[in-house]
Amino acid sequence: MKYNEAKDKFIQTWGTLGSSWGISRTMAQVHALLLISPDPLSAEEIMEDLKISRGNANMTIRDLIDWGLVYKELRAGERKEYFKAEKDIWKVAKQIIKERRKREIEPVLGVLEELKQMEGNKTDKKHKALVDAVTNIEGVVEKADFALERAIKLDENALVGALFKLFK
Amino acid sequence: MKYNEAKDKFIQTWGTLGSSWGISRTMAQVHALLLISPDPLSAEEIMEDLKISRGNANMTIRDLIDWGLVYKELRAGERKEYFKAEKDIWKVAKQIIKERRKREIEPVLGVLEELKQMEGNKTDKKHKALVDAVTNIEGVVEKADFALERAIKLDENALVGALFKLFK
DNA sequence: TTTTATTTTCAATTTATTTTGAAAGTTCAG
DNA sequence: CTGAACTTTCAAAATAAATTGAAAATAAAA
Repeated sequence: MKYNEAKDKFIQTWGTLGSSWGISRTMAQVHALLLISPDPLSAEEIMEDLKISRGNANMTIRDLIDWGLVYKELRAGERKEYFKAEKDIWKVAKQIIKERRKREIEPVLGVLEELKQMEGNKTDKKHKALVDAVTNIEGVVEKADFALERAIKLDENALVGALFKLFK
Repeated sequence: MKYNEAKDKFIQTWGTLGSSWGISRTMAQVHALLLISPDPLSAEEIMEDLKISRGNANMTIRDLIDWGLVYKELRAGERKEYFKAEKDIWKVAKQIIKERRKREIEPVLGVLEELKQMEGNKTDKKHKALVDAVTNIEGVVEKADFALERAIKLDENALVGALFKLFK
């Protein structure tokens, strides 16, 4: 496989993965393109490379910036804007999880809290089943939060360990 | 809030969450309905409750069964099939992760392996950036796998601990 | 075997999402 | 100011995804 085929395959694979996880295919593709670009790209270059319209490129880049995955870079004496992606995939993963939690999970947790306050006979089978499901879901969110924290700590410790080895 | 409002809100909230994670809104709603049903439901009941067609109900239920989230129940002397959901949300979460890994992540890992074999000058900036991104992604998948394993073990240990306390 | 209850399939339709592109907006140099 | 270089917006169009419903298939009962 030549570089260009590999590049296209990477972009298309990332796009498919994104779209199966509820991220627009184009957004994932722009992200993929920036991930493998050694240098920042302009909107023009992104449009041309992925064959998308200016409007689409603009909106997609804005979304990626809002998600904290892409940075804008201005060059002295140039009006055009350039964009580069965060290349550390572990940081990217943490950032995506953080954003998805905030945007998609937290509003649900709010609703679940309300639901638990529902009036009515707490010993009714249906009433109880709903409260049980809600409580159970909240518990799993806690477990997931804890697992993430542990994974982050483990990574930080590994980093400290590696640095320590270097300087010992 | 009355039970029926709470029920509807739960179903609609779960549907919205599912659809933002790339699961069809209806599939998530059927799942939600079964999660809070104390007793198994027939296709008829699901259709009526969620106001969906027979075809849609049938396909959605089949998908949920394929995902390992819903079980079919046959009753002696009755032709109709009934469906019930796995109620333990931690099991549900593990099952969803397992399925998504198999269906969506593993094929990507296969492609990434191929991409690393790409021919060409390994010192070329663009070539190197692609290989770096791929390697980096593979590393994060490993971290995620490990974090999940640790979370599962932690949960199992907590269970053993609780049982031990009971019988000590 | 025939009838009846039930499930499954899938082409056609509907609905939701994404994309385009041209006009409006912005910003800065001259 | 004015115009050139660029970015942003958003209604309309295109595309993709979900849904329907009726016909076909299946399977138990008569």
